[in-house]
Amino acid sequence: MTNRLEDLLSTLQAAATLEDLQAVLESLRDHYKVEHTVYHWVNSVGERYGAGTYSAEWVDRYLEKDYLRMDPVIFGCFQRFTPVSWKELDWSSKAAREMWQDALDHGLGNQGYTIPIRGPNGQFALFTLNASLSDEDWAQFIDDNARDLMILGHEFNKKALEFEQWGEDGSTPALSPRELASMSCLARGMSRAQAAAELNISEHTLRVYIESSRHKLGAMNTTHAVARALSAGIIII
Amino acid sequence: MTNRLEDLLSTLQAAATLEDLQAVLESLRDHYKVEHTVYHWVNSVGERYGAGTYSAEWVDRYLEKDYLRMDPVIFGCFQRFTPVSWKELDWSSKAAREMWQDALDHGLGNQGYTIPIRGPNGQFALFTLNASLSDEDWAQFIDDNARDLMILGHEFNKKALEFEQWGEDGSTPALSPRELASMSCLARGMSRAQAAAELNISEHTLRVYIESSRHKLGAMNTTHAVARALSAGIIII
DNA sequence: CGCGACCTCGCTATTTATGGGGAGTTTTAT
DNA sequence: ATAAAACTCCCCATAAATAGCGAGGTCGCG
Repeated sequence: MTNRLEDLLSTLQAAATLEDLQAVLESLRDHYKVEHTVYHWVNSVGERYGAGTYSAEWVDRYLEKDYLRMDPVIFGCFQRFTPVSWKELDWSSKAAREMWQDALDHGLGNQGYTIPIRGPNGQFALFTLNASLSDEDWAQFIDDNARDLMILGHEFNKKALEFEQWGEDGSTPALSPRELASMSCLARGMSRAQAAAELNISEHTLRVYIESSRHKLGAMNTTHAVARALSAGIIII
Repeated sequence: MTNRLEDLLSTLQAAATLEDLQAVLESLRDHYKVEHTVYHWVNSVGERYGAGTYSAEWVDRYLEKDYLRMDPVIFGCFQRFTPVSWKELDWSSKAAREMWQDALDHGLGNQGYTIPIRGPNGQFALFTLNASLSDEDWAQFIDDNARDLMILGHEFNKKALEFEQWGEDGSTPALSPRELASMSCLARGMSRAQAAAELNISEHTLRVYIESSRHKLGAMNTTHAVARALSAGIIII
């Protein structure tokens, strides 16, 4: 077993292009004898990268129907820490059930297992296996392979991140200490007056810091600046 | 090797109290023959829980000196996805170097390896090994054990979350879809007028969502609400 | 020594956000 | 079926943030 994992990981390490990653997913599918293997990287703005063995029709339909906004897999994984078998998710909403039926009609198997992978800057990716198996067989399969899959998912994500700068330019502008302190106060809910008092400076001086932070961060307003500072990890609430 | 990992994981699975977790960390330290093993956990509000084999003196000093706010390990891991060996971090600032010397004086080894672990609701934990080894030996050690450590770190975090004695209030209030969309627009820098246009609603309706979001999130103002939503991981920029 | 970056303070005017009222329909859940 | 929650709209007055003009001191770097 471990040998196979090592083989898969070496193939992954050797990947040099996005096409190689696609090929890795296909060999994973064949190795685990499942219907589909998928990796996709999600963010709310709509930028995304996906690779996997889903049919082009299903992918198109998924995007067309905007299933991203209702998919219990996305929603569920976003709110949990551990990998999840699809049947554990909440399919109670009507929209979700319709989507599920639609998926089955497009060649997806009845079982799924998705590993949420989180990184800095709100990076969030999903690594998914989809198969047609009985509940028992699927549970056994997961039990046997959960750890390997976690390693694979994380290594895959690491590799995917190497290729492109998903986190935009990657060069987070450096804020001065006072600017960081100002952003931090605002992020913790202080008004300008309170933050100025906290930092023992005049409110006007604080304003100068906020302004300069905004410009450095390329933000439209204070809220935006604080949001960017948080996302960039340069301040922590 | 794998057998040892399985042993460690069974011990971890059997843990029933926080004291057991502490004991697991100690046996991990002994097993890997390192100076220290540490797990610490940060939640969206900034409360922290830590367990590990550091001396009480060092923990006290760390808290007293507020090293949390400057520790390159914390900061570095917060901004990266992959585990990191301490020497790769940025120790250029004077405060960081002083802290490093202080740490050595308090019995820490010269090498460290920290795995950042992220979960829902902005959950963020660090799993750390600290040792006294040459750079080469340490690199070899990491090379040999990186995957096992990742599994261990994630399993440890999973176990720690099960207890949830310190994270009970971590239940982030659920925002409605429109509230989330409003927060998301604001986080991306839109003014209220722009966000209202984006969502095809009146500016007043948008205000209602912002207000209700603020109340649900316990925020003092819009910026605070957006910051909390981001930290909680319920929106992404 | 000058240059730039950082830190500090003040003024005025305009735009925007906030806080308090209310009121109706639709969707979801019990 | 009925209640709860979510979604949508409107007015008014005040508080706060933004944009523009300034000025002067400290510190490190080449």
